[in-house]
Amino acid sequence: MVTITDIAQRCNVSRATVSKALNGHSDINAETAAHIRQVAKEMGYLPNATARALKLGRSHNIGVLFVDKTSSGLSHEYFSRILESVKQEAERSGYDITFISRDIGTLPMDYYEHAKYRNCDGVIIASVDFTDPAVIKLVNSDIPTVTLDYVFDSRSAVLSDNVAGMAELVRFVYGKGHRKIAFIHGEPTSVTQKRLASFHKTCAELGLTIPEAYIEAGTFHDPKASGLATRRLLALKDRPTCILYPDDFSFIGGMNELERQGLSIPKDMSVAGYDGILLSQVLRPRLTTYRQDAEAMGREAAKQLVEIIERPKEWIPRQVMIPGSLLTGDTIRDIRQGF
Amino acid sequence: MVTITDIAQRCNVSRATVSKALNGHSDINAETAAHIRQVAKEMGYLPNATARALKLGRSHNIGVLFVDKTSSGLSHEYFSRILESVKQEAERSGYDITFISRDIGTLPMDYYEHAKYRNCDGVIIASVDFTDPAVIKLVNSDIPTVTLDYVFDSRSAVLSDNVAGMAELVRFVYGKGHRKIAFIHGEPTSVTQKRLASFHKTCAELGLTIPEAYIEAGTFHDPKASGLATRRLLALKDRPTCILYPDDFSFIGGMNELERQGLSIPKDMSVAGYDGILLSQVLRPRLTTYRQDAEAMGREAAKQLVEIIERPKEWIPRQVMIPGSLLTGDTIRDIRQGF
DNA sequence: TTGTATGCGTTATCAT
DNA sequence: ATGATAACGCATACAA
Repeated sequence: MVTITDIAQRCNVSRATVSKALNGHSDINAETAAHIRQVAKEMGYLPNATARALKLGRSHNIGVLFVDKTSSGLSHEYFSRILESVKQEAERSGYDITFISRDIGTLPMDYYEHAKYRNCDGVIIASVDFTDPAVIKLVNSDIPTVTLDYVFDSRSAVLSDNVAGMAELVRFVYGKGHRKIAFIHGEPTSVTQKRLASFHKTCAELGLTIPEAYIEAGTFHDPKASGLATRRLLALKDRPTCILYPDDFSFIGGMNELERQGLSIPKDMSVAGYDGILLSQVLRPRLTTYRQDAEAMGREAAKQLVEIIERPKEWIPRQVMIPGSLLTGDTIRDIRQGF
Repeated sequence: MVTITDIAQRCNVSRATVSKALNGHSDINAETAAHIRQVAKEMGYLPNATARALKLGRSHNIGVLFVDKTSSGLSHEYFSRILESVKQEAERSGYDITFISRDIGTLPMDYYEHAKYRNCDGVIIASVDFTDPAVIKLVNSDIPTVTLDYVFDSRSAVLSDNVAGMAELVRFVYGKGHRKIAFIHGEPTSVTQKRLASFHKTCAELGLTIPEAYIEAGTFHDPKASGLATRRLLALKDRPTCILYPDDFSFIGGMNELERQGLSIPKDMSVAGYDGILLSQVLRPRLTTYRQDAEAMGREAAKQLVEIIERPKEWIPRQVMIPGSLLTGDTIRDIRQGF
């Protein structure tokens, strides 16, 4: 491995000079600097990130906390897209990505300790139980953090605009003539809370009264729960004409149940998902859904974090709202009169 | 941040003594050691991975190379499962995971340089173009590597048993009475080559002659390509009774095409996928498929790599074959006489 | 059993 | 414009 010392010897200068030349300091003769850089290149010099990190107290390494509880971790396309996007943006800024978790090797550690141990300059947090004391400890620590889809006081967050998304979805469905709209929501998280509130608010604005029975509790990413909820909805005396699912994947359970009862989509029942994952757009009929812009979320989260790391003085905690987009699909039947 | 020096001062011993005590060296008085450990705990001491890495030349950090070319990167459940599993096993052994890529920040780097720059102790390589010179350079370097689903000479690899998987699938289909079996394969990779060869070999063993037209070129993870291939197969004068798809996800395209032509699964056409992703098991009818044991693959890859890193002397390159399991599902109709 | 000294590769400070 | 030196936190060879 070729180090700064090797280059210094070859060039007959000191290590300090080489370091300065390589880092583009101004107090170095232009020619000397050029020569040093030339030699460094020839010798195949690579800076040693570890030594640099030790010296500077900055690792240029960002931790990511993505917990795979049940199955909503990386196996969820929404999160894998966010991760990929975080990675790309971080790399653009010269940061690498390291996973943070509990217990590394034999040492029992919490998230904060792990991040500290690895000298992470910051951590991006997504898809976790935000009420976990270990998560809260990390967020309230000296390590910069950016959370996704959850807000902590005085911390930056990137949020998918669930309120707007749900509103747009409901208005689209309403526009197609639907008045009896059912909603199967996910487990009680802040995301669910927002979507549910937006659902109610938008319905109210449109003058719709939604019966209690049209609101069903399901689970994210869980087709089985959606299937059961669908069954309950179909058993109602006054059936809805449209069902909104917690997300695209869990909709599969509803799809199966409708099929089982001989109901066709959208002829006999209109449906919509949420997320806009690849699957939703390869199904036929194409699923009506609201696409969350995971790429933008990951990118923005990484940008925010890098800003906190590199300009801590001028930084102000900020919540960035990322809009998505309605994918109209073909699963909402137009039931307006005269159509 | 509390360092070894802080502890030394508090305990009135030297840094060396603290270091030894913390690392459980035998040449330290048991009581002193206990006391030092006690104080370290009280002070909330955490070892500094960076300093340790610099000193020891070992980072306890494993690089992973998962390229998201087209869409078969992390968005593919097979790979996200492998990644999660690699992560878990690596952590059990005290290693963290860092993503490796080209071009970090402004520095143009290839994979090898990136891994070197970050002092990765080893790299796990999956889901890339293994003919990429940059990948080959990395594999042939001084950095230990383990590849997934591809073998390099004198290097360790973990392989999904595609030969056995395809054979089992074909034999199952054959057992249900099918003689006209079509196979839509993925793009030409070593995985495709193995599955295709195993398909032909197994058919031959079973005395089946498969017409050229039953072999269709598709694309992994691409429903559209599968849809088109399905259409071509359905247009044949002598239609197959069963179609094998490149993978579960791309099967969706075939499913749509069959539906479009008013054909029902498995009444009018039997089908099978490959992978055994979650989706395949929530569809109704449940998809017949071969589940690749991604968890075992990731685990084994991490184990192999750690072994190379920690016992370089006694290490011998090894190809580990990971068996999967047939998920019989409900998409293969039994067409035997008398059934 | 404990301590001293040194170095891993880098950068920053302060002389020269 | 360049160089000598120290320091980041840790572990180890060697001295005491």
